[in-house]
Amino acid sequence: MLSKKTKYGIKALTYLARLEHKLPVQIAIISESENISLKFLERILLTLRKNGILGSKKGKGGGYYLLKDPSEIQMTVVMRILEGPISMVPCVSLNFYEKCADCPDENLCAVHTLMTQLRDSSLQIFRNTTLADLCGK
Amino acid sequence: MLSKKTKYGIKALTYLARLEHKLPVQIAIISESENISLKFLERILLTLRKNGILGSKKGKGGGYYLLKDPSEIQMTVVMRILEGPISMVPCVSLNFYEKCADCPDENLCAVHTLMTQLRDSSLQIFRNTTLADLCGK
DNA sequence: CATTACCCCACTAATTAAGTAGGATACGCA
DNA sequence: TGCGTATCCTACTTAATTAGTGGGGTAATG
Repeated sequence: MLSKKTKYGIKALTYLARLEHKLPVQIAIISESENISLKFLERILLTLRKNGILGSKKGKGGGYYLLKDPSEIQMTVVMRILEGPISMVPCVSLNFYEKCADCPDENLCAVHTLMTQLRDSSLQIFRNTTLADLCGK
Repeated sequence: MLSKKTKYGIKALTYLARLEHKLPVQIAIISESENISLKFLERILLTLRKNGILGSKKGKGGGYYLLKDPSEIQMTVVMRILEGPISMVPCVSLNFYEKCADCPDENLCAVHTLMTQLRDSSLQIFRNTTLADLCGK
């Protein structure tokens, strides 16, 4: 299952990407428009900022804004920040690899084989999709 | 993340598929060979039996066995039984569809768009992969 | 009829998800 | 300089799920 965190994060990003301007938008505005709990969204946007996707401005006229053009924001990056590894098992993960304790030989492991295929196709989709693609722009 | 339940289930199925014979195999044998907790595996094999993948026999010489040829067991079926919906969000699921409470229009939803693509590619992999493919036979 | 091996329910511990609460910090403007 | 605005950040809570464990029941075999 996709976590609400990721779901809300993607929705917030597309909200920003659909705007004509690049001015900061308050959390409260996004929260209302997209029906997301304000405090929860606050945390999500914070992690997106800490990971270089969003910029922020404090005080009056402040808020969050995209740091790059939507067409330059790959979904692989967003997914890894919000949801974690693309792979469904650590022994197949490119960025978070970990050997299975119970598995003597990965090459003979059916789960490994299947999950490698799945990871590859997921990666291909996430790599070929940018925020711009999801906005219908 | 893939649940251990699914992981163990697939490993147990491939164990059975790799055998030459079709005689019943005791849970304890599979449990030891594949390093899976016996009681946990018991429950997993039970659900696979209830869903028509495995047959079982009680008493001496009893155990579990595949009901079909490995080449006729699609991974879509196995995954849905053990892991649940293929889709990562209910609003994209074919078999377990549910509308999002917060989303006014699915066609404009970025999450919906992205997750539909992901579901399609996952489905394609699971449909084109049978137990036989995972055994290296 | 005793042994074997699956059947099945109930319980538990650990982890994660999804928020909530409340204050600290920084910015802009008068 | 001081007030209001809006992000920053830590800690807490609640519910659900995962990964088991325990223990007795049932059916088949010899």
